[in-house]
Amino acid sequence: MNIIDYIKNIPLFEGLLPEHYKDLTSIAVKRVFKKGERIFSEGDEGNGFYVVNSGRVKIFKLSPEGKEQILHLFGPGEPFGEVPVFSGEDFPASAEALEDSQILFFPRKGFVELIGKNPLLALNMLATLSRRLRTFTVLIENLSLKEVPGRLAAYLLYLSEQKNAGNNLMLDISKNQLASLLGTIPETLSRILTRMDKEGFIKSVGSRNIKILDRDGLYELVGGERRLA
Amino acid sequence: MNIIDYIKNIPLFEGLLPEHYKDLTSIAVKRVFKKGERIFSEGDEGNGFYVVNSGRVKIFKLSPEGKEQILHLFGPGEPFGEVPVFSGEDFPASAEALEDSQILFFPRKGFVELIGKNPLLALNMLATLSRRLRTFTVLIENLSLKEVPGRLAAYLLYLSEQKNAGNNLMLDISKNQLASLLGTIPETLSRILTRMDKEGFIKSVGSRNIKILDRDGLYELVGGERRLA
DNA sequence: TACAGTCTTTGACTTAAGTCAAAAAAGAAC
DNA sequence: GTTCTTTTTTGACTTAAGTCAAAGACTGTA
Repeated sequence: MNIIDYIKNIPLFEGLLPEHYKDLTSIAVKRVFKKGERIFSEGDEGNGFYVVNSGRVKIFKLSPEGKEQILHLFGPGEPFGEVPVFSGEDFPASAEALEDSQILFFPRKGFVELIGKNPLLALNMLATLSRRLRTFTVLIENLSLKEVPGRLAAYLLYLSEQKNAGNNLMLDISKNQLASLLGTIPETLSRILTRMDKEGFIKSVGSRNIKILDRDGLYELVGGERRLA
Repeated sequence: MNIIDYIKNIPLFEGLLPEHYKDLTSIAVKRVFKKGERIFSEGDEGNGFYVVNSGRVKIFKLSPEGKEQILHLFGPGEPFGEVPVFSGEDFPASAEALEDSQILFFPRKGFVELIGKNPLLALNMLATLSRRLRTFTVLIENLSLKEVPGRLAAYLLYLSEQKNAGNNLMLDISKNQLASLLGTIPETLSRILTRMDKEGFIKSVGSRNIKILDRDGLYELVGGERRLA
């Protein structure tokens, strides 16, 4: 597949004219990362941003003791690493490929020029950053104002809606990674899944599948109206 | 003071041409809020954003149980409430005046048109949102990966640098509000200040002033190399 | 100055979630 | 299939931080 075909399918670039697709194609660089490979690290100079073509990428922070907090998970069509492009500073977090991934890299200079010439591209990027601020707001709320059972319930409901999966969910990341996404550790996550199962909210099936038994109950856990026994 | 004079001093609008200042002036609306007054609430429809002229504003989330997490504190010249302008959804958090404040309101429609005509304004706004993403990244890291003493130490060092205050700090918010900013509660904050004092990191002077005695020690608390006894 | 109301601190107690260690289960490699 | 490695779960224990209650210190206003 050609670079231009990928670019045409990236929501960030929706609505642009053919000539702009050509411009973008001329500055984009295709890169390949193996599963587990580091794409950039917190503190690195950022002279461009990325878009996932295929595969998946996590954005995360590490504590000095090695605990990880996942900030985002990105899949095909999603851009990441934009912050330094516009703020002119280093990457505030690190990025790693969760699977073998193909990534497009857009160098800062060329991209900023394109934005200057192309208000729609600017507005698309503003929308992207705004949505990202919104998801961070939710993450902060979860970490600060909700307990782990509430965060987990919210994630399960999100999965169910986002993937249109009804009540039979298949986790798309390992439980270790899920713990890191929820701001906790695998042991705690495991215990809470067990409790949710025992109390009839869900049924764990194997290690990757979960069946929602009491959707309303999960909502109440999210909202704080109910807690695990 | 005239609206145009305020507008000229807003960093977000730096570098614009005189005609653009006029455009901005023509769409801006001056509003006044008393201390404690709500400016907007989470879930409200956002049909414009704000800039602080004078006074101070907090952006925050509330839990069902009434615990508050402050996301931002904004003072003169700083914009807030931009997210719905570009993402087209509701406000993800609430805003309240911490003091009697004068605020400029920029309606969405007019502003988006200006951005379309004016790439520099777009780039300025992109820089603003990017910086905000960066500060959220730090907040998430603090909440998830640091304990309260580390967060407090980071805040004290930040205050000292940001205000060029040397070792004699004056808190610019109440300790209740500081607790909410750090993602904890007043009792916990109070206890940790006491311990930092007893262990020689700081000296509390009255209820609003703090003297830094061991700057390196505070850095070590932030970095996790040291902990309170 | 005195009063009301808020802010801050302290004490006693509870609890959610983390640590450490080990077993069990699931996947990957040979 | 068997072995090795990684992931997940379970148990026993620790701990940071929260809750509840009350006292003290401030602040602003009458």
